[in-house]
Amino acid sequence: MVDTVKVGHEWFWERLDQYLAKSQLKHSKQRNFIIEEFLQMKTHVSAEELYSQLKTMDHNPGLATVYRTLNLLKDAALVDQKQFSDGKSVFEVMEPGSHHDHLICLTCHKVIEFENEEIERLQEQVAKKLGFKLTKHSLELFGHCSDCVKTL
Amino acid sequence: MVDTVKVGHEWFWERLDQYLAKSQLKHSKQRNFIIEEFLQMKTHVSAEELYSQLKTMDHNPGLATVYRTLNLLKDAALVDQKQFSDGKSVFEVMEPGSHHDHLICLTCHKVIEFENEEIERLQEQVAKKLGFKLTKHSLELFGHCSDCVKTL
DNA sequence: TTGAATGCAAAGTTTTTGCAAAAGC
DNA sequence: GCTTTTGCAAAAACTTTGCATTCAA
Repeated sequence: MVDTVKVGHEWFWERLDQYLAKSQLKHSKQRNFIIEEFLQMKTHVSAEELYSQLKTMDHNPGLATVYRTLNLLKDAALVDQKQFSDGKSVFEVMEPGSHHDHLICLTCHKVIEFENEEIERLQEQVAKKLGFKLTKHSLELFGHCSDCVKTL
Repeated sequence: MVDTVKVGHEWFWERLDQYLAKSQLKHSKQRNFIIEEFLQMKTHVSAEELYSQLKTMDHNPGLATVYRTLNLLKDAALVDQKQFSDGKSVFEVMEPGSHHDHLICLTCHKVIEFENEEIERLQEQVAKKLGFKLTKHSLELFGHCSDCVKTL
């Protein structure tokens, strides 16, 4: 059981509990610390960033453990892993029933999330026409944000 | 100068010539062989695949040279590099004025290209609303193709 | 002849794995 | 007590780099 603060992410911990139980896996201190910190950091966190952040705190899990934990969450379908084209991949919480895409500033690397139902609908349409059964998609728009476009 | 077959890709070689001239770079036998083979292979080729293919022929460029050549084409904006989430990245020819997105089968890893102007238009709209000046985008739909969906 | 391209091996990055020790249940 | 998790270091997988040699113009 988890005995630490987890406000706002109850659903996350609940689904994790379910997944661990179903898979006959265990909770652990490190796991919980890593996940707690992950949930509190900005979205789109790389394994390395999460690891560094944890090192500034009392906890010093190995980098391998951070990777293993993130992979566990991925298996549990609780996080999504993305390749924002910069080599290392980032993770983000997958909230049930919600989906968003990303606008990425090529200058300051800021990431803005957006949702557009019309685009989603058209994607389904395209997939259907080509006989695909969609399970997920990934849409990234690259450009320059309003702040950075001035400095060009 | 290039003195080998290059049917259907004249624009590609022309733009390459321009780029090399502008950047004061040179042509070379290896470069030309690599590019020729790249242009004749299926789209979405990884460096490793291209390297293996070349080895089955008379030419044995080093893997590093294949990477260097693909990076050159990327700098020349003649190819696009994509991370299809499977670790290694693939390259594809960027035809001027054309753009397409991808449907990827999670079972057989087949990649199907599609174009949808309506989606492109909506992307522009979203970007504009959020103050972004778009330079490119990447849309991937993941699912199961009509062949594979039967076997599930 | 001079700068660029190549090949090879070594190094770099990001991520995974093996194994003995520690922890969870 | 039996199984999973951890930490560390080693290995993997993909890509880039250094350097001496070869090649292009």
